[in-house]
Amino acid sequence: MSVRVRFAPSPTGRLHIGSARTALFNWLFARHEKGAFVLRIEDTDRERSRKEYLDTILSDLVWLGLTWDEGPYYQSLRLSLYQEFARSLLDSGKAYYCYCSPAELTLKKEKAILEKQPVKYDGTCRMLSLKQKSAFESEGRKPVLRFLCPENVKLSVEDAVRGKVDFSSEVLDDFVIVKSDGFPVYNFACVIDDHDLKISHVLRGEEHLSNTPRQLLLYRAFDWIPPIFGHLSIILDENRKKLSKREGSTFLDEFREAGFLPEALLNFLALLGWAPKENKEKLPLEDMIQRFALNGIIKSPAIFDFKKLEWMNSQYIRELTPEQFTEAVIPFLKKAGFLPEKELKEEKNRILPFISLYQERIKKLKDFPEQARFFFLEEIDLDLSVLKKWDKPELIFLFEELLGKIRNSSFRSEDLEKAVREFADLKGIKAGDLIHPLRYFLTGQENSPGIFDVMVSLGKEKAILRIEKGVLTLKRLMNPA
RNA sequence: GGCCCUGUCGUCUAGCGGUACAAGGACGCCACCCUUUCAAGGUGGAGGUCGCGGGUUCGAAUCCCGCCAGGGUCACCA
Repeated sequence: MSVRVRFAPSPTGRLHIGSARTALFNWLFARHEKGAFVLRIEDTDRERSRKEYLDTILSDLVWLGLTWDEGPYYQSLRLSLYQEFARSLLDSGKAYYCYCSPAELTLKKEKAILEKQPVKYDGTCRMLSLKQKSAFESEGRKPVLRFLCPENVKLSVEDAVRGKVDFSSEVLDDFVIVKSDGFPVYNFACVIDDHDLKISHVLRGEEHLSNTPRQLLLYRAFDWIPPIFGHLSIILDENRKKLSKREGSTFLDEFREAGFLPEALLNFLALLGWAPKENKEKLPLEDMIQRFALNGIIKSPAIFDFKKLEWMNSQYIRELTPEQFTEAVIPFLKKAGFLPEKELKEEKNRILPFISLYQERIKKLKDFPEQARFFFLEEIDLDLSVLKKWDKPELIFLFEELLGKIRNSSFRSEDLEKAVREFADLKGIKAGDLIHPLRYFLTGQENSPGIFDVMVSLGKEKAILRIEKGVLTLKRLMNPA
């Protein structure tokens, strides 16, 4: 039997990082088994489904590289399929119309909670007479279709990640399968589609584990063989709670905007809840596909470790070629306003050497414009409280003399370094005593890549101008005229 | 509350009854080295009574039972 898995997001929100992991696992499994990865859009909630969410989910999947072999199938376009099967359940007496209004239902539910009774539908509409029905109809009530839950049934799943899980039908009630607007409810559409699309394995989040018995009941009612289920543990935040919006980074687009590389994100996500036999950390996509196995999936929930993700990202960043790294960084520069929307080829070549200085220094692409602003800004501000460290008169003279040497230098990194070091030797001071203020004059920051490389990248004219300005500012600081 | 899932260093995990597991790796943390700063890199270190309590066994992180803790779920949402 060939492996067919599906990822079935609902377009009621952006792609959650946990959903992305679910998609990854399905995708990896499909690739490993040379099966099919199908995409299905569960858009049966007419109130909350939005086109814009659909668009972001699709583009996020493409960005990640988790492309699908089949679909997307839209549930909203397959209504007749669900109606057909709803009809058959109705005809065989396994489902019935229910006219209870939402208001009546919530009333009953609240009462049940007050009386500490289990909250279950009480079956009011199970045996409605034709007369009662038409009375409700003439009231204008639109019925839902409920599944008639059999009593005392033992249900169990052989879960691919958890092993055998038992349920009893006692906890179940006559659940709704078709809403009053004629749209199917999740549990119903899901079963029909998984069967219709010949899905062999359903890998989904653990929050669906408690839906499984209901779905099992449906499979039984249709006399279908259920797929193999595998429930992936939840991803938790630092507080051991389901990763929530409040924590900041929970949606995929946020990671993209922060400058995480898709390969790094995928690698990190794969390790959150799955471990290859050899316990390796860094696994490029191909290795993951090769090693992926259902029995390596971890049952316990995992806490999202942002620091480790950053580390992983830095590992992938340094594997890029300088050209790739530059290309990757450019959108972030544009966004920061440091580069025009239409950058020129020459411009790219000009900044490439400078950008390369940061390849092993940043964790996220977004770090670059933040750390390297001084390069793109025409003017930089110098903070007096920092300059104070160097308010020694002799330093001014030294710098004025050094400036002369720099002006006459070939302006190559090694030559500049040699000039500064020799000058320091000559004057009997430590090279660092010159380098630190120099760095601050040039960048307005107290740390940066190697300062001689920075000077070269800045260009002779600009570099000298900044040093002159720095010395001047320092001078004014000492003699406020 | 009912039902269900889970429980190895701060975090992700290896481990599946016994060959150095008096628990290994990775991230993070600390120290030192390197060094022009910060990173990176190198070296070393701290950190776990394997949730707790009972069994089973010559032997248990590994098997069984109970407890506890955390999480998920109880919609005309998915």
